[in-house]
Amino acid sequence: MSDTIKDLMPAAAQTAVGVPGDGPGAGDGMPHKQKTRIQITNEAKILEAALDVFSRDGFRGATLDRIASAAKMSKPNLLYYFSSKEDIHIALLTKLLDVWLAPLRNLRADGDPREELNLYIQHKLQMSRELPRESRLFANEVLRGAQHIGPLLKEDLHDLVDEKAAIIQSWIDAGKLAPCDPRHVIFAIWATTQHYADFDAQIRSVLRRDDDDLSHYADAQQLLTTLFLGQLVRD
Amino acid sequence: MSDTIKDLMPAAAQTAVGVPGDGPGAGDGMPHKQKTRIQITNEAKILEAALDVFSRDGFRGATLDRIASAAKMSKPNLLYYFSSKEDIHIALLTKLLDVWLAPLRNLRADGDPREELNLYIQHKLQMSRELPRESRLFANEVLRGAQHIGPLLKEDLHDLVDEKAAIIQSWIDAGKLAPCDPRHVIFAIWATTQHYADFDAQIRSVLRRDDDDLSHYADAQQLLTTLFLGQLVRD
DNA sequence: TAACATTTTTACCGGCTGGTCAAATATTCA
DNA sequence: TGAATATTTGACCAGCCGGTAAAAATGTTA
Repeated sequence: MSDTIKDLMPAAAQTAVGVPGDGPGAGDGMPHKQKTRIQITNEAKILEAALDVFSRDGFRGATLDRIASAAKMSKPNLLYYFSSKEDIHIALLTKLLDVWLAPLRNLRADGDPREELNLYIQHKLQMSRELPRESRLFANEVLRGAQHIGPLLKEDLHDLVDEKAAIIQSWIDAGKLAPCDPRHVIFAIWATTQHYADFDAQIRSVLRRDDDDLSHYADAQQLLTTLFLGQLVRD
Repeated sequence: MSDTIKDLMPAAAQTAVGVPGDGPGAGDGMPHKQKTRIQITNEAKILEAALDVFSRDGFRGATLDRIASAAKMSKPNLLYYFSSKEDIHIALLTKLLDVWLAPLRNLRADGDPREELNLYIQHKLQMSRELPRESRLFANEVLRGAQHIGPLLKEDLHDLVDEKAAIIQSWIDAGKLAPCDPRHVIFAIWATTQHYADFDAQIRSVLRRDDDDLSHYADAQQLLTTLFLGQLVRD
């Protein structure tokens, strides 16, 4: 397994990305000028700060002042790069959606079902462990009804899940998986893995784990393997 | 199966409850006077309205004005019954925690593991379908680090999970379940079932389901049964 | 360096938010 | 009934919030 989750992310997501419509003078329909050095670094600083604040406080709970202060900028300076709080949020979600869905994109039809599912579960769990802020960012957004990325879910996510569900269906048809709705298999993997990031506070309360203790992820991995690839209840 | 989830909830949770410290004149250390009729009905009205607003907007996104208007009261009148926004939130969470944990409390050591787990999963899924606001209320709270019910999780929830994990462990020791951490089994059931309420927007986007369409819960039920009680991957 | 474009700052604003206060009204009960 | 108590209301406030305007400072380039 790779050391960090970054190693298996799409290359495009590892560099600062420009989101159409952002940048100074945002809102006009002008062709894009080349981005300045300062622009690139400051937008990255803002998005990093916004990830921190939005993932902790949610969209409404987050304030521009806090994002600005986390990015070590003045608020008007921040608004020079993104024209509104909503803009930052949408830019952040859009940028990170690719990262978030990368493990599912890696699911291969020609692989062994057991290996492919195991790899997917491993990657998703690894992302919960290493990118908990991203997980909570999406959890907050979806909990609120996905008001900012609704269209992306209805198109991009829908299509991706349909594509990968077809792969799982082919495994079912080949008798390699029990008959069931493949999309719900994907839901179950999302739920069980992301749970460890999103409900971290609850899990730590139940397990009496300190804030920086990640040792329970090994037990989680084992349970999920048993659950999805083995057989939990024995006859 | 019962028609509604209410049928299997603890009796105590089905009536308006008083939370220590609330009520008019809250904050004093005085012994509690008997509650007025008006008091009982208005506190119930407020908590019902608060459930609506908090579960939709989260703690910080919710406003007293909106809760008051949902409860058809003026804001100062609302603050006559609960001394602060935080008070309402804590009262609501405390009141609903019992309801929320009822299915787990019903897990019996002397039952058949298969039947007991199946019943638990069924009840939890039923609660996601019938009490999605409660699910999202807790999801919002835990996502934010459980700032208002941290102590309850660390004591009550911890103890309950320990107790029920011991039951599951006894099934493992008896060779009826694959060896694994029983607390993570509980986490997996929480995650997969609550996912359908908390990530409703995402699921509807992927499945292209209308807002009032609950038909995918049947597929969910089937998948979860296969997952937890059967065997997903076949050799 | 001078002209120009980009970036940053200071000062500010209107609206909303949680919450207070005191007066007005309704209810209870001796 | 009438006094005591419980409830409701309207007016208000200080602070925070997202966002703006314009000038000052900085960087770029011919």
